[in-house]
Amino acid sequence: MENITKEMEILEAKAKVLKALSHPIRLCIVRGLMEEEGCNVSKMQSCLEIPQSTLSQHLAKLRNLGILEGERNGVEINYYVIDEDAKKIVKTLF
Amino acid sequence: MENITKEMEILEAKAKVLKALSHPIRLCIVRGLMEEEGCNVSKMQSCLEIPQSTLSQHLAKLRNLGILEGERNGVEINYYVIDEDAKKIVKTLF
DNA sequence: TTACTATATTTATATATTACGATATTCAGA
DNA sequence: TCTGAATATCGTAATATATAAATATAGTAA
Repeated sequence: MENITKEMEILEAKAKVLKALSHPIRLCIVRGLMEEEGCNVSKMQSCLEIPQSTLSQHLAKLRNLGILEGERNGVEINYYVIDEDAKKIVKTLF
Repeated sequence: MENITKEMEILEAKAKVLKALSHPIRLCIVRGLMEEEGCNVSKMQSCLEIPQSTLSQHLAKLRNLGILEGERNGVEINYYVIDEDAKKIVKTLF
């Protein structure tokens, strides 16, 4: 039964997106990026009031899971939400 | 600014629901319960092929987080999805 | 009662996540 | 090339999560 394996893969993929969003800070980041496309890290930091390394690690996780993509602009990096499921979830919740 | 605190509380509450759903087995349980209202545990178990205690613990987590509610029917317990955000998320994803 | 079935809880262990200071990297401008 | 700003990565301690065997509980029926 290949179907069962495939079903499991789908569930795992969806669960991965949910996990990526399942932390208040990351949820806040993604929601923020949907409101203000291409926000940079410093701007996020001033909103979130957490240490820079903590924020950067959350961004790294979102990047590695394919939720966000960063675009360098000089010394700054602008982030965008690229995962469609993540966008849908956030739109649904807020 | 009370609003910032309140915003954080909302983010935490939403993140909690996402976390509840962010495991493939739990996502499968909740999706299954939305298709077949009030499924009982044995039925779920035959689908999921995991040990009984593992399944029961996932159910406990979903119950404790207010995602599900169980209703005893004799020796069986039927589960229902009661959290609206969880329902919306699953509908959105599948 | 006793025995059986369905489900929950406990316990132990392995694994993953989170947080954050310290340090490194990357780029722009002097 | 040196400096400073923006961002990433490393090291590590604290905490949380996942798994499953063993045990407990609740209900039904003989």
